[in-house]
Amino acid sequence: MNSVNLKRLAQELNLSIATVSRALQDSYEVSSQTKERVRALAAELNYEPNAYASSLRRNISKTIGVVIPEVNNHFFSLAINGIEEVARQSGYHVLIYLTHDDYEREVAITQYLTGGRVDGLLMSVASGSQEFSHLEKLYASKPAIVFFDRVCEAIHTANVTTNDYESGYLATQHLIEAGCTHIAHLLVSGNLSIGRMRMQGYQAALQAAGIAFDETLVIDGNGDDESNTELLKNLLRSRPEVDGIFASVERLVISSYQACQALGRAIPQDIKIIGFSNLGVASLLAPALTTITQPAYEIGKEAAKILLRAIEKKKAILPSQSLVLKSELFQRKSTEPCG
Amino acid sequence: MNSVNLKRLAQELNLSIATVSRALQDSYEVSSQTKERVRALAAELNYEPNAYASSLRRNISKTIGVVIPEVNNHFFSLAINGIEEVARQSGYHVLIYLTHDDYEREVAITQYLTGGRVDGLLMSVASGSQEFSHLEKLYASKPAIVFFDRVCEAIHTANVTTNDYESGYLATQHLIEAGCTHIAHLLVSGNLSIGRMRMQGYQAALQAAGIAFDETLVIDGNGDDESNTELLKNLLRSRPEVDGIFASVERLVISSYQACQALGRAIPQDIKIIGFSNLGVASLLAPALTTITQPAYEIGKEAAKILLRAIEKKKAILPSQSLVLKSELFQRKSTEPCG
DNA sequence: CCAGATATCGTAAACGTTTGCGTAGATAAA
DNA sequence: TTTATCTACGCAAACGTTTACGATATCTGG
Repeated sequence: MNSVNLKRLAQELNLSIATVSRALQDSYEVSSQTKERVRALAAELNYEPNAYASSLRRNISKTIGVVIPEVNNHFFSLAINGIEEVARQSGYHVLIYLTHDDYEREVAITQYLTGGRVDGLLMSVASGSQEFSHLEKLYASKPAIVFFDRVCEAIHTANVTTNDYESGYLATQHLIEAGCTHIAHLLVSGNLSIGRMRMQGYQAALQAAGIAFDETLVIDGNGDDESNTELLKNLLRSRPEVDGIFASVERLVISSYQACQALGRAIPQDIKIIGFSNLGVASLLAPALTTITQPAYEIGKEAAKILLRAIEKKKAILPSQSLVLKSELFQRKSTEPCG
Repeated sequence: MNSVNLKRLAQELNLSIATVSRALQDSYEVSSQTKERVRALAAELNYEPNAYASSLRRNISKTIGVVIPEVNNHFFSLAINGIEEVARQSGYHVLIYLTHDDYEREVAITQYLTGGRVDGLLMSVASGSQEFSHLEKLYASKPAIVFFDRVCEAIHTANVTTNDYESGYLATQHLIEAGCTHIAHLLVSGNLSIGRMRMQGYQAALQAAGIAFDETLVIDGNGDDESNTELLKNLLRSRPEVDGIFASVERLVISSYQACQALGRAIPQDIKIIGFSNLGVASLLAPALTTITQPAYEIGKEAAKILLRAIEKKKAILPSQSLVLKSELFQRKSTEPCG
């Protein structure tokens, strides 16, 4: 209903719509005096081009989509921060979609996005997804896609990830060196590559230390926080020999703390805990939490950069553009050796 | 470039574009057999309508914008969660913009949004904004706006807020009852109504307890976390009599903890701390943090509901639709009376 | 059997922008 | 002078949908 459009400007200036349009694009085909007149009136009337008309005509939306499991999570919110930063600098808009780690929702969302609403897509796939035909369909419908963190290997594109195998290895090794011999591994994405990598690192570190792998110590922590905490309490009760926990996702670290608190297990005396986390307050926890921290902001930034470069150059994204950033281990109280 | 559009469907089915369009909208003007044929082919070819063409024609984008200071903050990320939930259920898309509490960015963003890109807007204004003409311009350009938390009183629309005066009063009273007599107030939005309300509650509680208001104990905590921590360390050093801190935003609570830790001040023995926060791990901090927790998820949900109702009914939003939700005080270790 | 209602479909305009093409006038080159 | 080049602008089509309006055929009641 904002009726200040090119036609309106053209009428008031006694020019054609084409000339007004070109003037606003600073085209060489229009004289500088006319440009000035057009710009002046446009500013006065507070003209803003209709994004939909422009997108329709040019087949370019200047919009990217971000599809992630959740936003109330330091990793993803930091990533969004990085994404938004890069997008804003390049004049792109950011649509956000949350899957809540639910396969059905992910399918519905990718279906929407087939309609050409976005020029490109940044995605971290839902842990509930076991099957990826919806992503292949989406990919076939053209938009550039870059996966970050939770990638989909079936799609031939670039991924931005972290050194997950190494991190899993280091985390486990860290617990072993601190004296742990029965280490539980909590994960959420066993069927995703990210989960498998961390798992393999965990297993390799156990093997290197001569500790037998016990798959009953691997807990799948989907579901909500309360049920996860219950799950952990059950584990700790039934397996009192567990003296270390390696949580591969922030939420599970919190649940671990709560389970220990509820059962009166002292950290780090009885149980040591390390986890993937971007919690800013890790050092303020009781006790301070040893974390493996992913460069979430940089991941978002780099993924967005790769995507936007491809969009602007209209070139396909190659797997060779993939990036692996390094996570960092911050040693704190929760894994301190005692006695 | 996804060339499966209405024309393509029409050609393959020997129908007109109009009929195909109507069939997909389940119009009564097309026979059920034709509808079936159309739907079948659409499904087979994975047809998805072009959102931009549709938006252009109908002057409806099925998109709302969310403009907030930051996303790496539990309050806002929970709010987004609520917003996205409501939007998704109604088939709306969500564009997200971050101001980083910067006035210039907010102006630039509102300028974009004048172009009719969104049907409506949910907004929490930047603390750096002292002047609101950009918002009035935006409002004049038509889209429905609902403010949440950090409202702009100059705009005649609905707001979703919390009982900030009462919360400020209760927080301060809580500290006083715990034995504090020199209470610092850290705030970030002194020129926004939300900041003023909390401030007034703080002052009223002081007065009720017969404590003189000392404006040098009111600290403006804009800027980054490190400089805030420095600011607080300086305060605690120069004013050793300070025995209570009321932080009106999550970030400042963290800085307070860090400042105390750095200076060796024991919480709650030397200083008691209470703060607005949606930190899920508040109870796991050392010591557990007493919080005033806003119903962030519900705020997002309610704000989105008001907005979408107005959009769908094409009715203006009235200030009378405003909502005030209640925050809750969770008493924990950081404000425990001692000795 | 005919007037009118009903069911089903097509034609074409419109949304606001971008852009290939054409053109009038001015200038420069021959 | 004529021809070519350049400048500055307008015309009109196109992007993919939606929708007002019309058209045709079938059906109904009298």
